[in-house]
Amino acid sequence: MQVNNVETLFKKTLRESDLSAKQQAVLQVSLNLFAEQGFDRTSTSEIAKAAGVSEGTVFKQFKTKEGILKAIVAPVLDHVAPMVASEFFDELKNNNLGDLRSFMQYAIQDRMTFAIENRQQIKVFVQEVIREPKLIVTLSTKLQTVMNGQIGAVLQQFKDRGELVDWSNMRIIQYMVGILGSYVVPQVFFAPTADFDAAKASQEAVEVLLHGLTPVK
Amino acid sequence: MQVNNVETLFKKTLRESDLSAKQQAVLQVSLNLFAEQGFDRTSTSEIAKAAGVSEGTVFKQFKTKEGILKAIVAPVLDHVAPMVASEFFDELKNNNLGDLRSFMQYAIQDRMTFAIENRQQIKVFVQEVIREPKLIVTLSTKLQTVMNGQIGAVLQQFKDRGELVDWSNMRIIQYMVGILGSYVVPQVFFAPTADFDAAKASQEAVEVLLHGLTPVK
Amino acid sequence: MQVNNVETLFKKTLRESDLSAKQQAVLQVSLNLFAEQGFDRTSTSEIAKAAGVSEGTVFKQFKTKEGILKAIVAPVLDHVAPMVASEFFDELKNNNLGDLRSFMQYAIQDRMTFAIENRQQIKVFVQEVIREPKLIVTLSTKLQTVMNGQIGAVLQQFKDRGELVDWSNMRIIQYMVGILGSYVVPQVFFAPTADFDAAKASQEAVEVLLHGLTPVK
Amino acid sequence: MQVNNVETLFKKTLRESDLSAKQQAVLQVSLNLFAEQGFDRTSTSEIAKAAGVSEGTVFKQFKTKEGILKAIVAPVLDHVAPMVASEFFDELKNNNLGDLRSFMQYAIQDRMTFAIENRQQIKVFVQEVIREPKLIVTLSTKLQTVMNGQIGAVLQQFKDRGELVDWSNMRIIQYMVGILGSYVVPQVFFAPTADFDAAKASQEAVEVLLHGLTPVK
DNA sequence: AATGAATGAGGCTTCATTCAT
DNA sequence: GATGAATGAAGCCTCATTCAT
Repeated sequence: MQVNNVETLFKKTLRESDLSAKQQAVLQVSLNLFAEQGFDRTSTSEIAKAAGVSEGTVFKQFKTKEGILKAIVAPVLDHVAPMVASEFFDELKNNNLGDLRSFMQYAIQDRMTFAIENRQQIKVFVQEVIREPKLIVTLSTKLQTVMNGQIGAVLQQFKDRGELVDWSNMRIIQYMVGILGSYVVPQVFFAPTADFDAAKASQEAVEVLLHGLTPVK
Repeated sequence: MQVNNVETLFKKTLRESDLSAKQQAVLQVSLNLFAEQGFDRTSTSEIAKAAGVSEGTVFKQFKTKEGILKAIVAPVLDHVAPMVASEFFDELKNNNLGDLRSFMQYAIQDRMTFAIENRQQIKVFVQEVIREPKLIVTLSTKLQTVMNGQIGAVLQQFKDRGELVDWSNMRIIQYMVGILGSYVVPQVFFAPTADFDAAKASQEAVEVLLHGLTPVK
Repeated sequence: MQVNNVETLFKKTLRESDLSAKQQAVLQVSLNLFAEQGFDRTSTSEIAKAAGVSEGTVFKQFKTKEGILKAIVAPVLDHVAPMVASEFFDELKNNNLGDLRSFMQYAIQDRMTFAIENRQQIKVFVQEVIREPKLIVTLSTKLQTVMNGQIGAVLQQFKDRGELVDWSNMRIIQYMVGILGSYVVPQVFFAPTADFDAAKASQEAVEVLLHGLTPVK
Repeated sequence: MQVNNVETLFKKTLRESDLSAKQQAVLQVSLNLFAEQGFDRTSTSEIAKAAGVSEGTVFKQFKTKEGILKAIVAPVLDHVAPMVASEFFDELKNNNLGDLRSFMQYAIQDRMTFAIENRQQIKVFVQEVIREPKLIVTLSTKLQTVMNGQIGAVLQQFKDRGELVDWSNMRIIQYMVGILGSYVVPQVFFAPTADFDAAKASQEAVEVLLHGLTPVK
């Protein structure tokens, strides 16, 4: 299992942008500072200092503090998120996951690890989405596509074999996300406990999920 | 089903405090303003104006802006939350919910409605908990007590009758919260859709829950 | 001839306002600084320092830098200008100016001295009017009233006696202002020469005016 | 009557300078921007954008923002103004204006139209002169020369014929400028009314002037 | 207890200017 | 000659907090 790292992918995306090295630094440190302290509690002078850049430079490119946030969110939505998604689906395919249990096992542990390892970045995004509900539209469109496409095919296959209840994909995924969330949200948003055992947690989550998603004959 | 209203209970608690009418007003409008705009984006002068009070008055009692927040959070934790909890359990008892389905039906719809109706207040609290992780300790202690006490008894009863899987209470509740969350979180934190149908959503959630929590013969 | 002093009248008006001593100081020094350096070249920190006040104080009351300017212009328009006008007309009456020459002599020298002595303040106003053409409306309304009222009566009297050409008051006054301006504008806006001789200049202006305003028999 | 256009003459002067096309563009748009918004309210980046030029280019040649202004004012004073003056005098001569009335008629209407049509440019200059009183010296020297030269001759001719009062040229011109100003200043600096009728205004001004400048027999 | 004027630190942003390419 | 990223000083303004009344 090779979990993707948002920060790395973000840096890669930046490198391919036409931003100067300094501007890239601004976005990089901003992402981290916003994650640590929140958008409102991070000052632009703090960003400038952390990026080793004058305060003027911060505004030359991004115009406003809001602009910095948008310059982070946009490429993540446009480039990083698709990369994360496709990597995830490729892994699913390449690991030849024959039965529902193997599938769940892999998917849940992978995504759980992903969430834990990228919790800082996830925090920034969730906070931004709360602040700017318009993003929901973009996000849910993307999600819809993915669900009807790649995931849909996989789930259908299990439904056909009678391993998976015959609910709508939307409902099944909401179910999986709900359970995953019950393990992940406390770690990401509240108390990140050092001794969190992703393997054990995901095993437990999978058990619950299989119990709930197996058709009653 | 008579869902409790946090704002009303909060006001009631304030009235029983030894705060002057003006100080009470400060806390009341602060709760609303924090919910609408967030703590950082709400200024003390805004609070003063909305409360019909001078700026000095705001600080006379609460010393700092943080102090206002604490003066809101504390009574909620100490009085409102317990009231909400005990009202909830009383209802559960009084409605004589014989089987697991009835119990789930009632509990889920009740809490879902509660979350939707008090979403502003819930937002303040969740945001505050994210900001100040120390609160987690207090909260989880309280939760632990409740779970081992009142809820524990109810769940045990269903387990004994073979209607409920024999998992730990903690796990069952996490499961329920996860499912509930998958319906409620989007409504509370992201896009509060006007046409959200709590009755239908809770019915669906209950179905999922029963499917997953019924022991496999 | 007792020429009125705008700065003094402005201070008096301020004293009767409900502004605190510090706020009054802000307006007073602002008037002077704006006159000396212009609105754009005067910084708010400069104003604060000159008024012996913190920068916050400046904004507490006047909200914006523009607000300071408006807080100066408004009372001048509403109180100082009317006082200046009525003092001027009272003097005209009390000096019992029988013939046109005496009238002109008095009026021109009085207004010329007024302009020279208050040139700083006049500069602020003219600049402000150029910046904010809306003020023109207010000003011209006031002017219209005065012209049709007090001045009109005086001029009519000279017309009746055949001492003054039978032109419209508007035209006569424009004429007088034009001539006066040709002496005063250079002094007020360009090069205030120390050796400007108001007595001589006004005498010359009067001569020109009489020449041009006496009916050709 | 073919009134000269300052902007056109300025462009022509620029074309004959050794400035590159881009540098010329900088000066051209600066003149317009300064006129519209004033020197202080126009930023160098605004100039660069409007001129379709990089910010560096603006400073490469003109060193400072002040430098841009000087690079505008100097050629106007050295080339445009003389061209305007000589064109004006040529017209006066070529139109064979026999009597004082014809002369006045032509001169006043011509200059009034000139002022109205070039009001933007005049504003820049007047504002600059207010800002930088040193220019007055240069200007008044030039003016002196012109007055004692070309205009002096013309006026003398009318004096000789007894059509014009025997005042000093300076005084007569100040008189004419005063009257002209009373019509032109409101249009240029305050409220440029669309329905301003230059023909009618100049006729009225001439009437006043003749009345005042004709010797009393 | 309540007021509201006053504070000054700090926030975001603009701007003229420089300099490596 | 031209570019445009980078600078950092300074500008306007906000804010939490204090204090005399």
